[in-house]
Amino acid sequence: MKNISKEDYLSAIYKLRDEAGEIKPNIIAENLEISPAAVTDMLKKLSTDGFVQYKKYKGIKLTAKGERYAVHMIRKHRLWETFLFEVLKMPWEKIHSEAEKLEHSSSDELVDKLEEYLNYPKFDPHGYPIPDKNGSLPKHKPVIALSELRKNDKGTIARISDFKSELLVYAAKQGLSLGQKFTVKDKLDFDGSVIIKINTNEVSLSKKIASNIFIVMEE
Amino acid sequence: MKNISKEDYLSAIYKLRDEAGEIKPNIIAENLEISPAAVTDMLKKLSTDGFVQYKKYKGIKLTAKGERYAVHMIRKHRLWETFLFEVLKMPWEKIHSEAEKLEHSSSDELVDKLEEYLNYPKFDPHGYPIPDKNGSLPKHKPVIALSELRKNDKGTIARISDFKSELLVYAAKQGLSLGQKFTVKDKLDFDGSVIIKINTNEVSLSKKIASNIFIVMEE
DNA sequence: ATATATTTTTAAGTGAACTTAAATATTAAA
DNA sequence: TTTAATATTTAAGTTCACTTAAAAATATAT
Repeated sequence: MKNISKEDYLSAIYKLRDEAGEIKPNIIAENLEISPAAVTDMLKKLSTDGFVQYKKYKGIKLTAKGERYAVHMIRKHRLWETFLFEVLKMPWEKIHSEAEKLEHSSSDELVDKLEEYLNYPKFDPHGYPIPDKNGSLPKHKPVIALSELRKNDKGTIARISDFKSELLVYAAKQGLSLGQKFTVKDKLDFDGSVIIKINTNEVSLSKKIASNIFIVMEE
Repeated sequence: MKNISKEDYLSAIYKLRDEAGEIKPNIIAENLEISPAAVTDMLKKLSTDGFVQYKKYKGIKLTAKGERYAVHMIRKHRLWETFLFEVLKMPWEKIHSEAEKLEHSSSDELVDKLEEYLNYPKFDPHGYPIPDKNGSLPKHKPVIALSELRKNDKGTIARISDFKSELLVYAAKQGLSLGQKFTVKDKLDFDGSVIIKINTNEVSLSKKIASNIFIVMEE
């Protein structure tokens, strides 16, 4: 049996809100790899504790308190990821799962010291913004999924989703990394795949992959 | 309800073996701040899993497997303490409880990288030896409790027990730290307290305190 | 608009690590 | 060595975060 904490639910709801629109128990269950019934259970508890707004069969929303807490956890997660990657030089695809454990086992004081030691980084190794002590995100240009671009669009890789480590391994193997400029050479309508040119290389990316790579458009 | 893992039991048994001689359920219960009944419960599980040798009403021993595991956990603990103190500059008295959480949330790979980053430290900030990857402890001179010394004995402070953070705060306040040389000026028989001279200062330490400070004798 | 499919909730049950209280062993003292 | 004190174990019960299966509500398709 997996044993997921309230903290995980809050982070998951926060993140899903950005990706999906309305949040339903099913999506949370899928995301955390547990049964929908367990989600219903926990939503009741989170609701009585004032972290989420929840009415049976209706959508789910974080309260202000819940949002604060979620951002707090995400801050911990991203600072740990940065530490593991930048300082300990752990491989890109391993830092997410490792940070997922550490985020539940570190005090605020520790994380603040960590942030100081890392010199107040603004983005984690996957390109996600790191909230500061007050929960504010650093300013950054809007990102969109690579899968949304059309032929001849140009942009810079800004973020690669960490939801599956295989994706990160694959992206690295294809020579993709944050900050690289590229041009969309082609987009195949029938399967949604995208062919981009980075430096002199042409790389073909499936729709699934492209929708997990986020970029900043060249204006 | 506290929720202590098997890992905690193994570390506790390992550490208690050094301090107390024979290990009884009661001592473990006290150490982990849980009921003796819970200890009996867990001992059965650890026994069937092959981590401890356990017969009802008899003493408890780690098996080779249990010992390996315990050393492994202690390695993690002490490396994390070193990191928190040396790198993040967290206060001495806070690193123990923080490391106690982190040790359960970090993979072997992470801890090995941490060790490398710290440049293979041999002792943690409290003076405890750090086991290497293979579980071997660094060579070090034998230490004895300060409470065992007699008048005019000389020595060097080598270790200060981390079992209570108050002790660490107190020791620091009295100006005690690892590596300091001292002379026993007096020992009061009726309460076991010890007066030592460090540099030009004379400090009086209760028996309780003195029995938690370990030193290397001057030959 | 009704039937069907999907989603969500409820109900009942599990396993892990506890708890307290009572029963049983062991150890120490008279 | 018998009794008293202490330590340990057993028994029964709790809490937490799950599970599966059935019931209920909502959404979708014809």
